[in-house]
Amino acid sequence: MLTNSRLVHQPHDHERCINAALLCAHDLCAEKNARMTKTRESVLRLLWQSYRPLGAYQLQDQLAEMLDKPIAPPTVYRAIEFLLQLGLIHRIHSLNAYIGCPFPNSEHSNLFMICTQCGSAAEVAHNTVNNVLQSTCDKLNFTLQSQSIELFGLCPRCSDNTEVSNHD
Amino acid sequence: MLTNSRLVHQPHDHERCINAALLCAHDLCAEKNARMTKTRESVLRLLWQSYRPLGAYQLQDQLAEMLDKPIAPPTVYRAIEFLLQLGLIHRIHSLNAYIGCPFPNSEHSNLFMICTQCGSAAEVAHNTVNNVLQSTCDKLNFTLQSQSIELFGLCPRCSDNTEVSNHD
DNA sequence: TTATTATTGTTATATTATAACGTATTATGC
DNA sequence: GCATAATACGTTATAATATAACAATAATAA
Repeated sequence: MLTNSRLVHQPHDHERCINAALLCAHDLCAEKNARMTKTRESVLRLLWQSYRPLGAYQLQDQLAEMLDKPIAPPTVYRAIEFLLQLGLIHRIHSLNAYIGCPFPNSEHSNLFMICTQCGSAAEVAHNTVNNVLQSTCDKLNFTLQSQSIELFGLCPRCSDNTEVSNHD
Repeated sequence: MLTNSRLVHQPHDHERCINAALLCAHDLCAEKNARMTKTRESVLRLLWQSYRPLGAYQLQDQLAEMLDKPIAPPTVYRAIEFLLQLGLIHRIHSLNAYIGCPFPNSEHSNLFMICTQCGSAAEVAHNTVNNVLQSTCDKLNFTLQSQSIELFGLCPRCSDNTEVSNHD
């Protein structure tokens, strides 16, 4: 099982995570002859800075502030599109929001645990889950291409202390 | 495993399915002291008539035609909200669309197999899948409340014959 | 350098969803 | 039955999310 659950839910030096993610993203771009522009890197950084998935218009606001100039929706959506295609971020359909992928290098399926209390989202790649889904598809003669799995509930922190409604 | 996969993907008398679903819906309403109005029943019928999930504005058009009067978005969304709450329909997040639930009586989790070719969506409730997900959540100390699982790929019919791009 | 391609800027608009408030309908108690 | 409350629907406006189309700019290749 591959997960960033512990990092998401426990205090740690998140700057290091962000920098590692950005380095990794640059490498991936170099490898694929894609351009990691300032806009794209900024969006990726913003998504990594937040434990919660961010919507396109939240990104627009934060990006405008970060780059100190007005940003229009298409700019944001183009960056999102680019990062999605490289597998550097994921879309959370149920939230219309986006989040940085903690393991963009590995082939994996998207499974997210989304906290209904604090809004955090942790990604999990679990072979057993994938195998069960694959075999279910096989049984029903369904040719699986991709998947979106979004689990809602209380994250470890919010499970332990339901009074705390928030953490950054 | 509970699924309507075979019904979705094989020819059959679908009018009977629809009528059964509407009867069942009326029973459920009676049981819960909820009102199955003309608008709500029409929306449920439209969702059952279609193998593909329908969006709110597709429903708006079809409902206006069915009831032969102009229908505004809030009317549609209210009916959708009502039917969702009773568990008579489900929302497919990745499509912003809705579909009738083939087994509204049973406690079950939503797992959908959505055909990227013909757009059909079949629902599957599989204990093994649910158990694996539950145990994964347990392992990570995540208190599971609900889930949205959407699998994309080729349905049995489209798997067999990729030339056929459509069926009703 | 110049041509070509990729990226971003800009404006407008499409699509999905909800807020707010008034009217009509249905259920309930008397 | 009638008054009342509760529920549902009609209507208008608007919020939130996403994209189309084309012009301007920047990066790369010839």
